[in-house]
Amino acid sequence: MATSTVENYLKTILLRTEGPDHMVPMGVLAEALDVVPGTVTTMVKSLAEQGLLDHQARQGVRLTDSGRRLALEVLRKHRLVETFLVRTLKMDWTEVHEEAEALEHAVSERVLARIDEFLGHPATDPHGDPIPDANGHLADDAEAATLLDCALNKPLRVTRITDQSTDFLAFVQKTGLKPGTRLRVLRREPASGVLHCEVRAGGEIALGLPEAAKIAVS
Amino acid sequence: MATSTVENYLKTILLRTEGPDHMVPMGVLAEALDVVPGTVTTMVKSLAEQGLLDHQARQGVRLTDSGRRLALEVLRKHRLVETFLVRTLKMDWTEVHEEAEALEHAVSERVLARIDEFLGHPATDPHGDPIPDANGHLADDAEAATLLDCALNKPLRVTRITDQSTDFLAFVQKTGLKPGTRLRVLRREPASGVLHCEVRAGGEIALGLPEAAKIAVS
DNA sequence: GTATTTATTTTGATTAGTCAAAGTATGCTG
DNA sequence: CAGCATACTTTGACTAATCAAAATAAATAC
Repeated sequence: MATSTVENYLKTILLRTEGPDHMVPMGVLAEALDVVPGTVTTMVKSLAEQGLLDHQARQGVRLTDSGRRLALEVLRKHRLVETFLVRTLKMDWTEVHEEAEALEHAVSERVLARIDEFLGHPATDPHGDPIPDANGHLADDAEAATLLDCALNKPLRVTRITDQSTDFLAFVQKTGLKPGTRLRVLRREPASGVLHCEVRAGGEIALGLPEAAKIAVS
Repeated sequence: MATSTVENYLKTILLRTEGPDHMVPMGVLAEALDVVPGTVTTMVKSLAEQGLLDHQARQGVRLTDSGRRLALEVLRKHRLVETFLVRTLKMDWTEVHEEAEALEHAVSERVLARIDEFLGHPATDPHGDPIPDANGHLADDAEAATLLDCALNKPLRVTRITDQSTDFLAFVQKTGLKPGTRLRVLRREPASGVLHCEVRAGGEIALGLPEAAKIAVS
């Protein structure tokens, strides 16, 4: 079995990979994993020797097939556990990310299968993120529209929040922007960097453009 | 937070402590934790420096109050998780011990509180072992009777199986001796080392005396 | 009461993961 | 294209946890 450190490196690389041939830079990993860059270099070399990823010096890393398989397993555990914590144990969806961060490394395949079954094979977690299936197949993002690039004044529904930070989720929770909420974008003001939208059964909300990009809609 | 290694040492010491002033010998710990004796000596010294236990050279170890508190927290997590896996996820009670062994180190207080609530504050786990309460109070064993020292021919009920090994639990499962089962002891044969008992709604079972001592009854 | 066995401790080495700080490419800027 | 900033790698050192094997103490045998 891989250590939780290895699992975290692989999962992070998977989540930071931007396209089929994209290489994730070392700095991004160091930042995301909260270690110094030298540590990432050392670790990545050892993972490359184990055949879990390809490392091009001063370029970055890319998962191999076996690395990707492992990363998807970890991601599946993470997202199923999050869903379980919210749906079954009634925990607050804004705080389950940290819990799942620890549990994803301790949940066996056997337990995971029971959780999946118990939940009725859910397709997405409480943030709207897709859950990889048991064969490691992840539903395509298909670059869903976000508040940044959708049509104005069209009725929309929030499908996904792509930022797990407690602060952002607290804001989302307070303003009611969580997955499922219906809303429409009133106007964008690139000059001031602010976007205004109207939440159905709520008021008008202003948010920054980078923040708007973290809210996917359909 | 304590590492899982530390938690395992403390939990093991708690479970191997036989009385108020009993000191657990190093060899017992080495055996239980599956490490060489030298490792235990080293580790125990460091735990003693952290104030989690007292170590008398060539005598053994005893938990301090803070060590005991921590050990009870871990034991509480272990037993609540076992109960949860059996009651909620419908897992086989003979195989949840290993799963809980991993999960007990990853479950936060917050998650544990939800599990406890969800289960309705259970008093015992699926093996009949008492679950410490949230304040670290463990119901007294009170040296319950076992098949070895109970009255003959009296109708009894199995309350607890005090051996978590897969093999023994498989035997218990197969013969139906699990907690709750009604039975009576027919006879003991010290010479042959065999004990015979009759399971209500089952047949007659023969088992060795050391094995009989692992089945508590009331 | 010396000798032997058994339990424990010590010593020296190893592995995983990490940091600090120095060194080396890469690429941008003027 | 020279100079510099930035990103990355290397080096040496550290901690936690472990083992193998040698040293020591205690208990038991005879």
